[in-house]
Amino acid sequence: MAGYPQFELDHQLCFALYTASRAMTRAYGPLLADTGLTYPQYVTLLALWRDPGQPRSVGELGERLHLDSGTLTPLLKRLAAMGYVTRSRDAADERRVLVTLTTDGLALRDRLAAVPMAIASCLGMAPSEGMALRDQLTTLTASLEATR
Amino acid sequence: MAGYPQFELDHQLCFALYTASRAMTRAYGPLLADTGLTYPQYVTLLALWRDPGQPRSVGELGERLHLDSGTLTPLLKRLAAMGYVTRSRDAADERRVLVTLTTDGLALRDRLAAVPMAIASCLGMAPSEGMALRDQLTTLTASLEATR
DNA sequence: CACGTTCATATTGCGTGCAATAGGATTGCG
DNA sequence: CGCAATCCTATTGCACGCAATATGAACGTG
Repeated sequence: MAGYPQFELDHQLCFALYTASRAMTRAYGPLLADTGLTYPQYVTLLALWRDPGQPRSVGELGERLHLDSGTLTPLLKRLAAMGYVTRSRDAADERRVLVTLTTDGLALRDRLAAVPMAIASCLGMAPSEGMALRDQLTTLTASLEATR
Repeated sequence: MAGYPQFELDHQLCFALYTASRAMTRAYGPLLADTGLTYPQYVTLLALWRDPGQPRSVGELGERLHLDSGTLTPLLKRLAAMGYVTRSRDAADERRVLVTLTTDGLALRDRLAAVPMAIASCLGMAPSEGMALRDQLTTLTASLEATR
């Protein structure tokens, strides 16, 4: 009574991806709990920590994170409410909103310095495997987004 | 000025996973639009199509899909409202709610028979690569969930 | 057979994701 | 310069995810 092998859950790349992504997000929970951050908020800070003195527009962050303003605007307001970033209109172009790390937001980078290693220890794979997997996923994302 | 290489966005497996998973979900959107299904609803139907005559409890579905009742209960109510499943208390154990495919819900399996192939053609990789990636992700999920 | 414990699902609250739309700023073309 | 097209962000609406809690059913021990 198989008949529809293409629908078998465990054969589907999409399902493995969906499940792994949520498992990863859950794994970050306990590591971020002290700071009150969610995983998407943490990722947003990763983008800002890259060059701490440099304000980023909502659009730049969205392009970097593959998120739109409908997600970022409220997320950034929460980061601002927690005191980790400030939001202000760009004087040179009043359409843009610039997001800047605060001292507290930058300080989080030190408080969370051990997080990547802690996650790495939960992956059950060698760093080289993780990097290979990461590169395959990045390629996959590019293919999926090219089909739009 | 690097200083924190462990925080580089493009070095993070978690971010590649997060981005790829959302890209995959978006890729399903147009393919499911005709049926009114979301991707999580589609995955739930995959679990039910496996053995169409067999009712599944909310708990069984949750274990299979790695989702809890907070997600599944409203999702299943929407599937029921669309006429694709029915929900009823198990007479043998009134705590349990049994989810059963309707005729329409089963018919979707034929209407969507081409979807897996359509997705496969967007992945930019050979089937064997996709299967290998899927298996790595499944292993990763197991490792992440073992650390709970 | 009472009754405390465990189990299965539902509800609540909050934070995403994302499509669709709105609203104000800037740009470019005539 | 005027103004339509474009750009950028915000808002709205809906559907997840998931932790925490509630509710009612079933079970187990005395």
